[in-house]
Amino acid sequence: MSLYLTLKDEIVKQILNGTYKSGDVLPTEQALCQTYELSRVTVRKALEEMKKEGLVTSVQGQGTVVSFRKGAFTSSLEIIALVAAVHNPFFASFMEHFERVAEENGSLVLFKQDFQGQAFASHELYYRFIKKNIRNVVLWPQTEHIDFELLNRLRSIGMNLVLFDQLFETNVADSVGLDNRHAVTELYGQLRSGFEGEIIYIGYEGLNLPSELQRDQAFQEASGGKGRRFRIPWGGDVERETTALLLRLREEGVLPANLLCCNGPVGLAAARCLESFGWQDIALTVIDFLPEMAKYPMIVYQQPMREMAEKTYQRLIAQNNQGELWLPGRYPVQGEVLHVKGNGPQ
Amino acid sequence: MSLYLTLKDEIVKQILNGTYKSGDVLPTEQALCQTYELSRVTVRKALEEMKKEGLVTSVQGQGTVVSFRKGAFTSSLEIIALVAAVHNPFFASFMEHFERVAEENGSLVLFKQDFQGQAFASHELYYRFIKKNIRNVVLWPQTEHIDFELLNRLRSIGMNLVLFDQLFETNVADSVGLDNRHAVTELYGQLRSGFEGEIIYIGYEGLNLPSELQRDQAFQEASGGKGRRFRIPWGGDVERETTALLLRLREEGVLPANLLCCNGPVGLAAARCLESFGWQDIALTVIDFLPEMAKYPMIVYQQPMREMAEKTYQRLIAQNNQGELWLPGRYPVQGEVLHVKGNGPQ
DNA sequence: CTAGATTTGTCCGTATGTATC
DNA sequence: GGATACATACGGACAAATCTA
Repeated sequence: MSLYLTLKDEIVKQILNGTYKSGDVLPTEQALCQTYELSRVTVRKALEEMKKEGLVTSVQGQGTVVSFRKGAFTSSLEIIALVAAVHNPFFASFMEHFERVAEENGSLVLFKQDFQGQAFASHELYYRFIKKNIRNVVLWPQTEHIDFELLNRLRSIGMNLVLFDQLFETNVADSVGLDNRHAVTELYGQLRSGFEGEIIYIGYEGLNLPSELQRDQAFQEASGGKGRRFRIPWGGDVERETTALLLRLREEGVLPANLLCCNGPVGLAAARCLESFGWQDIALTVIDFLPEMAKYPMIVYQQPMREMAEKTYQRLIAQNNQGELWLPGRYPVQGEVLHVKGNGPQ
Repeated sequence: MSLYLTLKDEIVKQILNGTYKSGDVLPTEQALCQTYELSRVTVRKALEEMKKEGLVTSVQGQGTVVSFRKGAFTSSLEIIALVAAVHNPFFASFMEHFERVAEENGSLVLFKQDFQGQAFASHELYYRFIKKNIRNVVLWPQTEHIDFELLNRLRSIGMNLVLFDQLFETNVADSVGLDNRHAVTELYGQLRSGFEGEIIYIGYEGLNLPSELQRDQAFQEASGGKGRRFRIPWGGDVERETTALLLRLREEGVLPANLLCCNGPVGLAAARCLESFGWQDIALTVIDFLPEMAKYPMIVYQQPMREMAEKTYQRLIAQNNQGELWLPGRYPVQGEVLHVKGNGPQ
């Protein structure tokens, strides 16, 4: 490898591992010449490459500083990296649509399998992206423990980020996700207008993701603060926990009451429960549609996958075009109410 | 201006005016040094700028050649130039939507007023675009006399082009326009199912634009080759010519018959004619909606401006992302049938 | 296939201009 | 004004790739 590329790699490495932080002034060209025993031409060539890639900026009379960008990075949408649990059925559906949208527009989508958020939090992964000049990343955050500092560092050296599925209040990325207020309000309206009896919400305990909090809160608002909410622990066996909760509620006399389930797995577990115990006095509504749901009668709020994919792609376009003028935003999309008849288990 | 930028401008100028054509080998760095009496560093810096912009490519041991690209150019969508007759009401409507779509995604849209196609054919205009590194151009061709050679030369040095409103069979640009077959078929169906009597087509004489040809042909197909077609001369006073034609057809006994008008101005002229002569035995259908049409009863096929704008923008995205892999295409969009009641002239 | 000529790629030392502090 | 640091420019040298005789 040529001298100037070796030097460039050395400096990029130091920027990425924090030796030179965002906003720091690099050693002067003269100093770099002495440190690495290179001529000024070579040092300048290395710096020029980095300037071209937006990693540093130089001002005459002042020095060369590591880029510190609040805004987005003007790059190319040729390659987009998608970091997510690829085998999750919900994400698989999104992935399919997103890939179609991206490829219609000539973008190549690369996936990085994210097993339990390990890739999501991996410094190394993003460092490789930067080195390969991959500047567009779509993330699917499934945990509340997100290293926003890392994301912020990535943004500041020129990575465009879109968070998908959760509407975070953050200044490092655009987020595209379901309009949870709309979803809950629609389902609550369906239950209120079509069925008799109390409406209760079933959610997660100990899950602080925005979508769960927003749904919980929307339910409170829809019910005028009077609706009762019950929770199953996050991280356990959803099927078992849901069944246990419903049996307890039946014993305590809370049931029969109509159910509004916070997501697909909980809703599906509830549907199986109602089916097997023959509780036909309970109406079931769920946010998210899963294929297995076709067997059970319920009302589902279906996420508009194609629209979410388009909006996600559009946010990357916008970040690439707006550059420093970009401001982070939350982009909710609205789905549709689906009445599933239920053709019974096979 | 610095020496290397002056040299660069000089060479770019020669590429654009055809001194060096696409695929030609530039003089060697040594030769340029002698010709312009500059050091090799300076010459190389100028060439490097041009390489960065994709105007030339160089191979060691071989020389520096002027780029010859069949495909699109991978640039940035930060700036898009729109060359069109800005004050035309039809285009103004498109412009409004396009600007909205583009700015939602952070692109800046610049307009270049095109008076009777003069700007459209101006070498100078595009030269300036290239110099300012504006690589995305949307064109509204209103004449059949298009210098596709010029457009091809622009494409080959890295200009992305989208033709709007006409679906050309060309390999230099994507084209986005109305699905004329659908428009004519829909209107023909409306007349056949809702009204008695013959259906005749009114188009232009001597206008070889694709949209006119496609509409004429679609009418032939819809009518099974039996439908009579009449024409007014292109370029004259539409109002007067249309009135004259309709009066002649009445005299000759062709009218009463139901009308399918090729575009907005003709349709509007026909509507006024029917109104003033009180010919209520004639049903009127038109492709394109103009605001003044609200006064007259007619059936209009309305162009989907928002969708056209989105598709046009999407084609630019695709060209920028697909780069050399891009292949030109025709992208038709379908509109909707509008039943205008007509509230009478004020 | 080889040898030599050509052309770009990389690198060095040096000098002057210009913006910033 | 002076010191500092980047921007531009010059001349020279060798390496690597390519073409040609």
